[in-house]
Amino acid sequence: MWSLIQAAHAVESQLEEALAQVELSGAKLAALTQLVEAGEPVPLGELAARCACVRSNITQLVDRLEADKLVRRVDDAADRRSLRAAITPLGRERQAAGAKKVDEVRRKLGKALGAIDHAALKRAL
Amino acid sequence: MWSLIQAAHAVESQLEEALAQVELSGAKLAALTQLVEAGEPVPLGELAARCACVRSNITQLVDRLEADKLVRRVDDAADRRSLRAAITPLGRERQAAGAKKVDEVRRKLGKALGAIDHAALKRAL
DNA sequence: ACTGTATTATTCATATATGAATAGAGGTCG
DNA sequence: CGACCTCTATTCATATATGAATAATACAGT
Repeated sequence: MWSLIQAAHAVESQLEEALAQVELSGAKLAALTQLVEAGEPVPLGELAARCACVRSNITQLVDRLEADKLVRRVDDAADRRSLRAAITPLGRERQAAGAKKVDEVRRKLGKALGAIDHAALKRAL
Repeated sequence: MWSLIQAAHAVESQLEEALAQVELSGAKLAALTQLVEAGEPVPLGELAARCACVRSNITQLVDRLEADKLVRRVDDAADRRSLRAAITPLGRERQAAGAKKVDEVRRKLGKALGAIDHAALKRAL
């Protein structure tokens, strides 16, 4: 159990370190990636669902992404309660750079990770 | 890579949930366990090293543990710069209760976890 | 149309974590 | 002894996360 947790933390550290080189964090990249995949501005509540976290977390994360000029809040035409997160061109570039860094980490750890039984991990959920 | 991280987070969630039943968190139990294992009051800097985190984190964690009456800060006779964290009787009880909860989780997940290759995990570090 | 309920995002309090900057005490060396 | 460097813990700013409480809007049923 502890080696599972330690290993995951070690991998996360490597990811964060690599992402820091392009001024991103894991949380920021995850949100940007959801926005790229969605292909259109996403309501904040839905973004929270896709990022598997609570809404108030997304409120703050989008605050920081907006300060970074990677995302803009846009009004929802159909529902005045709702705001959508729209990725900016800079956000798109940053997401691509982040994804590349993640892939580099994946390749670097590829061999060690390959030896782990995926099916066993999924069962552990 | 993602299944490793997800699996670890899932296990951590289960641990936090179980520990919450005895009013503990993972961070608090880890610190208390270090104090029990040390067998004597531990300087905060050393506690940080044993918990693999930075000092300022321990400052805050010990603040919360002290508020919970699980730990006391005591002066170090030999070095006036240094403070030691001393576990209280209540802290000892709580640590035992927490360790028991962790063991229950371990047993519950035992089968699923056993299927994971420990050596592979350690190599991934 | 009005009333009540549900849903939106936000704010606030809290927990955990990091790292930079600071204050106080200890040691060294000339 | 005094200047300098190191080590102690703390504070502060920040990032991430949760959950409770709030305000505004939407919508249901009467």
